[in-house]
Amino acid sequence: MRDVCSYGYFLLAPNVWDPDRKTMTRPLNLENGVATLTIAQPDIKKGSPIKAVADRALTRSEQQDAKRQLIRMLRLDDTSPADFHRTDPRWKKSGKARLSRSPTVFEDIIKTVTSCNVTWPSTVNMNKRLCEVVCPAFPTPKQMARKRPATLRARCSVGYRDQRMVDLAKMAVRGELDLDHLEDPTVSDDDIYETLLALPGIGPYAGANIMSLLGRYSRLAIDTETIRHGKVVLGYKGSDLAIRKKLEKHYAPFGEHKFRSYWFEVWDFYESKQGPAHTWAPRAVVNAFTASNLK
DNA sequence: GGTAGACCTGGACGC
DNA sequence: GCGTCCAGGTCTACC
Repeated sequence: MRDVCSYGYFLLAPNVWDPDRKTMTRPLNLENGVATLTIAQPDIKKGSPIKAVADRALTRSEQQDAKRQLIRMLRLDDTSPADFHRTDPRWKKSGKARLSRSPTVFEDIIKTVTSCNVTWPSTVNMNKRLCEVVCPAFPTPKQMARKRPATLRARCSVGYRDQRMVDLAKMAVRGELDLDHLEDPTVSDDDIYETLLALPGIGPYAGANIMSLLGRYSRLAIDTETIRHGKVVLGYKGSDLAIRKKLEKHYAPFGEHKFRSYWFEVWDFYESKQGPAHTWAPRAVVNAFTASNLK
């Protein structure tokens, strides 16, 4: 379950992490409505099975769909950790390689939009309100496409992102935003990045961040947090532009895995401040992860 | 291609 | 309690 707590989105609604029980509770959109699953790993030994219990009976097809969504969330189908550890052996002993993510690409895209140009507490609030106002298992493209931008702004505190979110949802519903294309492993990184940058609300940072959640780690998602990491942890000095260049050079040797090498350095820093991520109580850390609080 | 300013929210701070 | 300032990426207009 350590890998559940490997990326900040595990702290965002509708995910609920219980640090005492070491369980993740997560509502999912399924064929016959929302079902809430509690995910746990009863035996903490490496490689032991993960168990999920639903709060209602699931049909066979719902069970299969829930399993598919959980596999995506926990990256249980990721076959690249060994290659990552060969490229960056620093993480081999701990086994760190997987970044948790959302059950759907659409949710990862919207969550990334809610993380842009705001401090972390606002991101937490936007996701909480989207689940309260639109759908408890996180809005689907259809549900969000039906909302008026003004409703999202007034009731979910998404600000100027309102129109962009509704536009993204409408594009997904109409097929102009092809979510399957984004998950197609035969498509090149450059193609995916170009596709993402053409979307409303997605710039260089958001595009690279979404790519990492798609399992494509060849680009750094550089934001103020990355600059802070360069200054505080790597000891770089100079202008932000100079630090960006040093960061790109620093992570270049990790090639296809550079985002993961960067991310686990950042995550180590967070854990040095707050303790292991699986011990974090969501309410207690809500104000902790903002660059200005980590200087 | 590079840059300035607008876009919003919520927290911090001063009064 | 109110007003002001600031942090945070994307987008557009302009040079």
